[in-house]
Amino acid sequence: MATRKVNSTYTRNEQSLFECDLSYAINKIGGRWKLQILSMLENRTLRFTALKKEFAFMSERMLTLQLRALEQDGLVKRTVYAEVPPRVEYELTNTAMELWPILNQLSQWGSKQRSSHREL
Amino acid sequence: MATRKVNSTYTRNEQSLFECDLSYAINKIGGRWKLQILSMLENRTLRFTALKKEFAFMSERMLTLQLRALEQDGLVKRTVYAEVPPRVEYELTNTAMELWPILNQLSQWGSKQRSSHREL
DNA sequence: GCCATTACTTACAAATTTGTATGTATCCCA
DNA sequence: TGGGATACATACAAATTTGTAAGTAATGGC
Repeated sequence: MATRKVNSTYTRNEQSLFECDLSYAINKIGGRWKLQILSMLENRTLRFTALKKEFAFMSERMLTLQLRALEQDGLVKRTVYAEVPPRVEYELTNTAMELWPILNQLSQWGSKQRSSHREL
Repeated sequence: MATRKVNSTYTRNEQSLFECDLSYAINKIGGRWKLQILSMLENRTLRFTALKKEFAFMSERMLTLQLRALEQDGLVKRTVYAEVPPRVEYELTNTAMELWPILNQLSQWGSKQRSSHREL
């Protein structure tokens, strides 16, 4: 989530990953809190403070980083209002909304898998 | 991928994640090489050495760890033949196969998203 | 007895991600 | 003049993940 060395084996390996559309997709939504954030923004626009309140368990830093990543990836739209104190609003893009039907299926798979595969 | 401290904030936070079926699902397939491995095993059974050859870029250690995780999660079936030298074969479980239609959609989303959102 | 093969395991280091705490800029209000 | 609110940014440490290199057990063949 921070800047990376450019030539480590780790990074080089990741290059090949990006050649696969599936891995590409998973990477966009696989961040630690990204799904939570996307869920929270479903059907509404929230400002930074509101998100912060909802996600009290998440550090402010992580919230910022994840939001930035989602913005970069075109899943979240960020709007800054030139006021004081500042106001910044976040909402989903169409691209992100297209994910829902797919994620719902994945969620159902998860639920089914979970109940049939208790690991306790 | 190794043993974890049990009471760090990081781990505590993760607990809440597991309460969500979607995050649960993403976690099962989100490992660094898991999708590659699952893809490789689609419609065939391979032994360890074969996988190792296919994934020359992946360290043997990681291959083992990812396979173990997939096995734990009920996505891959591991069969050991009591021979010498040993023979171990890996194949997908039904649960894993049920993922394909979903992953295909995700892949398509990725592809579309990618072409419309060039980051170079 | 010695070597090769297979499927790992282990120890340790390097890279990356996340958490914690503190700081910043702006302007309004008392 | 001194807060207070908002949306971050930054420094540093802790946790986690991944990579690298070397070792292991069993047995058949030379």
